[in-house]
Amino acid sequence: MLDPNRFRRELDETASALARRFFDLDVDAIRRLEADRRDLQTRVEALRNQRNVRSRAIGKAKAAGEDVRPRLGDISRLGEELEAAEQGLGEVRDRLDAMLLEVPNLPHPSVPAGRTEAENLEVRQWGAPPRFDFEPRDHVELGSGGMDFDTAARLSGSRFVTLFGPMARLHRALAQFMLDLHVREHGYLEVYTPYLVHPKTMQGTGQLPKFEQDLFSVAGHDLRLIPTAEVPLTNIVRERILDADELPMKFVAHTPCFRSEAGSHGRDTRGMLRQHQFDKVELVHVVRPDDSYDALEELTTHAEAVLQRLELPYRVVVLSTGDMGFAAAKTYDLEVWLPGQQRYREISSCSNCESFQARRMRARWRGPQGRGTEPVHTLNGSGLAVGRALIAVLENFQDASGRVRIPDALRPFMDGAESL
RNA sequence: GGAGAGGUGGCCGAGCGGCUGAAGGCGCUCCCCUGCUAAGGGAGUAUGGGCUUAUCCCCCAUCGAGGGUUCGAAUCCCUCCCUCUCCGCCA
Repeated sequence: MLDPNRFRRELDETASALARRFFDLDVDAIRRLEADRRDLQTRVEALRNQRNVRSRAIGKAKAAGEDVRPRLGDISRLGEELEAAEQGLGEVRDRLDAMLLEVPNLPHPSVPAGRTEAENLEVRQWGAPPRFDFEPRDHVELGSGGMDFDTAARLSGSRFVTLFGPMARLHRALAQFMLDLHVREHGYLEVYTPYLVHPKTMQGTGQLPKFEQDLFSVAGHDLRLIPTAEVPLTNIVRERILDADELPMKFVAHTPCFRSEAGSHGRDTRGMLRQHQFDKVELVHVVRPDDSYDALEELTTHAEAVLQRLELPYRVVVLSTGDMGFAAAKTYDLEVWLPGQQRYREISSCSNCESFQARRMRARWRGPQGRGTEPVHTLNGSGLAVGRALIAVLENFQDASGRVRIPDALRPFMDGAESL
C-alpha cells in the first residue's frame, strides 16, 4: 500500500509513476472518493463530538439531581443523523481501501521501463556456461533414476514430483547447505514458520486481495498455503512498533511453497521447473528506510554466494517495471544457466518492497531521536529455490555417461559422495 | 472435541454505565538533589486519523475482534478469536 498522503497531495505524480509500470490509476475515482471521505469524516466527527458533549452534560445533570428528561429529546435525532453519516463514511472508506489495496508499488527511478522481461537489463555475469563435447541432457533424463513424475501424478496430478534415494538426498543437501551458509556466514536468524496463514497475513505482503487465484486454500478453514516463506517471515513484524536498535532484522527459513500456477498452463510443463509445490530457502530483511537499498545489494550477494559455492554459472538482471512483482520497488533476478535448455532461468528474485508491505502490515519503527513512528522497509529474496538448484546441479555437472558430479560444497551433506 | 477461568497502555495491575485514554506500581526519558555509589524529589511517557504550511492546541477513534442495548459502554448482552487449567484424542 502506498502512502495515503501521497494520494491526497501528489495524486497526479503518483499516477504517472505508476504508469511507468503500466498500471492505470483511476485518478478521478480516487479524487471523488477522497473528497467524499473527507466531507463525511468531518461530518461524522462533528456529530460524535456533539453527542459526546451532550451525553456528558446529561451525566453531570443527573449527578446534580436535575431532571434529565428534557435533554433526551433532541439527542435522538442527532443519533439518527450520525448513524446515516457513519454508514456513508463506512461505504466510502471500504471502496477507497479496496482500490488502494490493488495498487502496486511505485518503481524505483533506477528501474528500467518496459512491459516484459525483454526489457530487463543484465547487471553482471558470473562463471561461464560449461562446454560439453556431447549433447547435454536435461534434468528429466538425468534424473530418470530417482526423479519420478509418474508416481507424483498418480498421487496428486500434474506439476508434482516424487524424489527417491540419492535424488531426495541431494534435494535435502541443497536446502541444508543454503540454510547453513546464510546462518553461519551471512548473519541470518533461522526461523521455522507456519505454512498456512490467514488472508490478513497474505494481505500484509501483497498476495491478497488481488492474487487469490494464485493461492491454494484449505477447505473448511480460512487459511491459505504460503506461496513463499516471504509471507510468514515478513509478517513477523506485522502490527509491531520496533525500536531503532532492533533493526536490521535478517530472517532465513526453508519452507515448501505452494502455487496454483493458474495462468501458466502449457508453460514449463516438462520436468520440475514449475511445480505446484517446491522448496525454497528464503531471506527476509526488515530495515530502516535509509538502509534499504544497501540491504538490497547485500541480500542479492547473499543469494549469489549460494550459486558461487555451487559453482553454477549465472547472471544478475534488473527487472523492468512491467516484469516486477506487485509489492516490489526494485528487483534483481538471479538466473542460472541450464544446459538442458541452453538458456538462463530464474532461480532467485531479490526485491526491495520499501514501505509497501510495512504499511499493509502496520509494521513501524521509532527513530533514534524519538518522536513519532514510520513504516520500516522490507526486502525478500530467494536464497535459493531448492528444486531449481537441483535441476541446475544435475544439468551443469553431467558427463557424457549421464553421471553427475556433486559440487564440493555439497559433499559434506552427501556423506562425501562425489557423484550421483 | 467437552468443562471452567481469563484477555485493559512497553510490562504488572485497578476499574459502582457518566470528565476513565484509563488509578496505582514497574520500566523508560528529562530536570533537581548528590564527592562517588545507592537512595530521594519533580515533570513527562500509547497508537491511528482529522484540523494545521508545520508545531502546540483542539476534535474523533481505539481497553482481543465484530455486532447489539443505551442519551452515554473498558464496564451490560450476543457472536467469533486467542491464552491458561482440567478431561478426551493425538505425533
